[in-house]
Amino acid sequence: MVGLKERRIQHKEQFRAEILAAARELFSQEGYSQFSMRKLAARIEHSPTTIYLYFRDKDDLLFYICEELYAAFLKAVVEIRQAEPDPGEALRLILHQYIRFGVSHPEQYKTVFFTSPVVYGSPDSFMTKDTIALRSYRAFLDLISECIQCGVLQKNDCNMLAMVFWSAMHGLVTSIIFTRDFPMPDITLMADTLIDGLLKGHAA
Amino acid sequence: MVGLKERRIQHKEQFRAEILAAARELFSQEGYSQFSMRKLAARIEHSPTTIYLYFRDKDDLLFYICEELYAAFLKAVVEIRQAEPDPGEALRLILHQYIRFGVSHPEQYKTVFFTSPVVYGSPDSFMTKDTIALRSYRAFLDLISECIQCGVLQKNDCNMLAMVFWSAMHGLVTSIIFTRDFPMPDITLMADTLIDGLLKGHAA
DNA sequence: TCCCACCATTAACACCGTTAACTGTAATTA
DNA sequence: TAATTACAGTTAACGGTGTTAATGGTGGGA
Repeated sequence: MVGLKERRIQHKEQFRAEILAAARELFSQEGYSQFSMRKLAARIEHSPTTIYLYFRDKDDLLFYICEELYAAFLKAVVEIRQAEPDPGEALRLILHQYIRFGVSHPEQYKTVFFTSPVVYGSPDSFMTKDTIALRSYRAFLDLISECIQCGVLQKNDCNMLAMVFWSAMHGLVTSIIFTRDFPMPDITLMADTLIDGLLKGHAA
Repeated sequence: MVGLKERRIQHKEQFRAEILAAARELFSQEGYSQFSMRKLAARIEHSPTTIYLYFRDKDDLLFYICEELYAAFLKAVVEIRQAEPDPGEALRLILHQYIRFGVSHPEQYKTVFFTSPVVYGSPDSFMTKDTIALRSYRAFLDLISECIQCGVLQKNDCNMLAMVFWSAMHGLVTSIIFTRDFPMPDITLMADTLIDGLLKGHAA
């Protein structure tokens, strides 16, 4: 019987994926604050402890949910960058994409940034562990650096500038997703205003 | 015995204030995620349920902690506005103040914005209920409006512009307080970069 | 003196994340 | 084939959470 062990492993990974899928679903429906291991267990019709055979703990599970999100975002970033040769315009499009992305996945977004310290570990481990989230940030950093070099943005410490740009986007996303069902100004208008203002303010 | 009832009320309010003070202290020490009614009860050496005689629930208690914070911020805003006649410069100073304020009260800041929906109620109730938080926002809105009228900022919907400016500040504060103990770029430098860029980008 | 209002308490409910100990089953080895 | 081992999945439990209902005690007013 060649590959019996492998079939076991395969089955295990499949079940793991099922749990993850159920978690993602439950998560999107109930929101971060209402998500619990016990509810997830009920949904997959297993005891709560079963989940712990496939994920170290709740944070570990959430981590993989978040990585899925980042993978999709990184894909979009790469596509934009390939289609748009002008770095300034690419930056503008990517910033827009970031906001659109955050706003359309509010629960995952909250999880990544607002679960007290833990999902992506300490900041130190974030910068060393190879995650898709980190790769996304690096791609963004490179683009900022490129924009400075080719004269689209004025000379500045590119780490600092990346942080500032990202923070501003992050702020808009955050304020939007935390004030859902509120008569807010039009989202794309705000995104335009923020991004264009920022780019103009930092133009070379 | 004139004022016996009043003395009772006074005593009650004093105890309430003591609970609030203990809560504030516990809160700053343990952080939002570690704060609990039971720990607070232990600290004031009463049973957990006693707190419910003075506060409707946990959110109600946190609400008053947050309001304290906003009161201090609003005071600073008013002072800046009175000392600085130029609205553009006043705006710049107030934006800086906002960041400084948020960064130096991270746990309260988190509470205000990131406790799932509740501390300040639904967005709708936020806009109707007279809170210090709302008054602060109104003061900020007025200043933006003034800046547009006197030509410091380019013409735009002032509600929208206020939201964008605030979101950007909010984002920087948030990214800083959620990445504590991280080798971040200098905070005031980032604040300068963000604020100056934004003001320049939206200058008339 | 009796009663009532009120403060504070204990006990309990319904959750939560997580660990330890146990059960049954299927594969491997003697 | 029989014994053993590996392992998935379970139940029970621990220690924690916010909150409510019922209860005890105490002091002021009638």
